Amino acid sequence: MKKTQADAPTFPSEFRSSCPVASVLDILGDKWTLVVVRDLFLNKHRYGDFLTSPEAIPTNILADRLKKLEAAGIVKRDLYQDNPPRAEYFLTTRGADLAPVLRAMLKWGVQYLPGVSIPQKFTPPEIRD
Amino acid sequence: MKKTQADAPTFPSEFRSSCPVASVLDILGDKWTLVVVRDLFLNKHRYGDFLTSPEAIPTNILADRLKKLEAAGIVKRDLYQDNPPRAEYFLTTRGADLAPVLRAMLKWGVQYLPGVSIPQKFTPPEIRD
DNA sequence: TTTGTTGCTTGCAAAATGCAAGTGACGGTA
DNA sequence: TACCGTCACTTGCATTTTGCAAGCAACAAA
Repeated sequence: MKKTQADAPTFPSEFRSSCPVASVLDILGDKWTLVVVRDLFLNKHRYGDFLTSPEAIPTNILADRLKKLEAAGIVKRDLYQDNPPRAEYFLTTRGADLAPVLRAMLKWGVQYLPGVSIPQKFTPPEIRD
Repeated sequence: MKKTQADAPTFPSEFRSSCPVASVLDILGDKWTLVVVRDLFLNKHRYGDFLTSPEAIPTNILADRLKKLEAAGIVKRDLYQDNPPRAEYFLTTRGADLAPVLRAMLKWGVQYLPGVSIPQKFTPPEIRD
């Protein structure tokens, strides 16, 4: 399906620089965004799913981050019910390609941080583009 | 050299969970910390070096982030002059092992973000433990 | 004595975070 | 018909963080 203008990702109005690392951080650089992406890799799709994660994300933060991830084209929002409208979220291909970032963080964290436990494995996520 | 208690890294008083990804983000999850780490990979060591980066990090943020990176054992602060005391910063082994995280972000950013340019290559950083 | 350098610190306004409660639109039950 | 439960959010507000701009300290150089 041809992407419409509406489907094109939107980014912060201004990246700090043209450096890819800095630009990635302009989108993903806070404490919660990649936790939400992690949960999508764990096949969590609905609010109730995200809220079961041990970090106890506040609902206003979850809403805000999902909205931004959708705007960045990393996440796809689909309705599974029309009345009342109820949404579920999926990684897009671009979102799924964040796997190496999460894997690198996971590996570093396991090696260097006290008290972490070996996490459950990511199964291939369901992708919707 | 045997690490003293003073050299042991200190972490946030409380991680949100035992998940390594979440815990890494408790330390590194903001817009500036990994930019500072990136600059260390680019062999920038002193304030004047960091301040030449295109993102124009505010000096209070730079000071704050270097302090936290040192506390986490990712960065080593050395004095290159005693009077007045003047510091330079180096990656430790644990800091150098963040390379895969940066590389994964870089690759994703180059592929998916508009307007990024191919960055200068990381040379092997000087490590001080 | 004055100026320049470097690594920070400080004051303050704006923005973000996060707690807790609330909202809306349904379906289910009494 | 009235009430309750569910779920995906929104809202109000206090606290924390961010970031601008100026300032400080301890030297060396002119």
